[in-house]
Amino acid sequence: MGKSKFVSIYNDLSEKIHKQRIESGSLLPTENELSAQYRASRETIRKALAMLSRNGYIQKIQGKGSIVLDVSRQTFPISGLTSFRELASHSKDHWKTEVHQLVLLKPDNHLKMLMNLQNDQTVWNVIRSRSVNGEAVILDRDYLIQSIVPMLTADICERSLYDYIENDLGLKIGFAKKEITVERATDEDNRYLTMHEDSHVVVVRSLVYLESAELFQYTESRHRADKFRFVDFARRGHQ
Amino acid sequence: MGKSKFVSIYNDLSEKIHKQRIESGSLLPTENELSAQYRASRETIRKALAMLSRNGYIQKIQGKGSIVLDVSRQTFPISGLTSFRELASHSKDHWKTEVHQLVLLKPDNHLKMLMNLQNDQTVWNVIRSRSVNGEAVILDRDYLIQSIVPMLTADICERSLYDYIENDLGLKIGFAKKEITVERATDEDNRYLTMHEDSHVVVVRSLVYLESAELFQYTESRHRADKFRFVDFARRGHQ
DNA sequence: AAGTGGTCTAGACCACAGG
DNA sequence: CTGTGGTCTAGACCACTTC
Repeated sequence: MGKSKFVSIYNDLSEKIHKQRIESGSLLPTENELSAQYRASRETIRKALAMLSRNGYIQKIQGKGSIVLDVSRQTFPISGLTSFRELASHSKDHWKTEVHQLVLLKPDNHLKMLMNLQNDQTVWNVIRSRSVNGEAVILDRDYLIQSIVPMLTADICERSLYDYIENDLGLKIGFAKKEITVERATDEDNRYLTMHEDSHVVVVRSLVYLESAELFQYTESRHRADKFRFVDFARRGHQ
Repeated sequence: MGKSKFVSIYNDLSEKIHKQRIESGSLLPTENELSAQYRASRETIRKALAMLSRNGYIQKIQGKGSIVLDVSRQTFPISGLTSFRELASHSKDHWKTEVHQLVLLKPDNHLKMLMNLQNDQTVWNVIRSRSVNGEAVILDRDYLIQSIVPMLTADICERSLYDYIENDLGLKIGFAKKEITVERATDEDNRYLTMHEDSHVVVVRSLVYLESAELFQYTESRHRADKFRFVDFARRGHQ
């Protein structure tokens, strides 16, 4: 069970910062102090601090210390790879998922090329809408390779695809490449989404890979433009 | 001047991957081999590999090795904090910056609150448009705290603000918090941008901080929606 | 069983901030 | 000058993949 030590230290410190048990603007204890507190070597402490820094919790300043940043206004999660289910559970609003389609497909040429598929491979096609307060604002179209995800049911898709894939199938999701653009709403958008006078959607296209570096999913997530908001934390340089 | 050793190793390996001198899909040499090749300890090699992994160059698999990912289609840079100048220099297109306004302001209440300004602080307000092939597609509105950036000229703004701030003023940019939304074009957008039938803009609002964790800039970057594209690489989990 | 990456350690030296 | 974070090292043990 136990994660690594530096992850535990990261979790402990990030929780303290979130709950304001450590004030923003103040300095964290020094690395040597933390090293003593957590009974860990300094390099282990530094791994935890590096993770805090990457995720916008602290700013390290050489010769001075680690300043705690104001993390209170940052909508959870800042960026990264998170399922809709995980997102919704952090929100106060009432979200609902509706499954409109769940079929096995022989991929067309475009999808074949995009996902680098062999001739005999079939894919699951799932179409779902996400509603908040009765308004459908997100339309998700997923394509999953059947040789990796053999069986799917409407129930799984309504609940959480990622939860099923990770916990029931035991697959581990590694990374994704995403692209965000703005496009005019299609007939399909108008059919499944509650469109207002606004005729635009934000389209997030993702190729999702397992930890084995194997591609297993392509997703097109279409958001009603007026409901779309993306929050990011970025550091200068390539670290 | 030399950077740290692990950054050199990172630069060397990432360049080799970019130039396809290491084939995508193949395995990197093992950490022990790299350790010998670069005459570095294994932990140092691992810092370089962790950076490659974060930036989407490789996927590490325990017990197996580090797989080189296909990085060829990823528009430079994937995400992060990069100035327009740096972006444009990586592109084949012909970009041009035009400065429309450069004034010192007493901030209004909204800006005061947003930037956490004292009563007597003044800010530079810069309005610039970015054109590609004769079409103005980006409108940037910057607000910079004058106590940090004492003097600005149209020439500097036309060239590169970040270049001036980092190289001439010697300030170091640390991180930024960003928010992306889609909005209807304003009169100002219509005045400065070459708007087509499409009446929407993607608005990227950023608060930019120095390495000292001091806020020094607020920017509103307004992109013609049909020209906006954001590419991202995301890993699962908080590492 | 052998080889891979994942973690942790104790110690060393350097670069920078502040008194 | 002291104390801070930044880097590097050599060695140890563990977890996982592969044969």
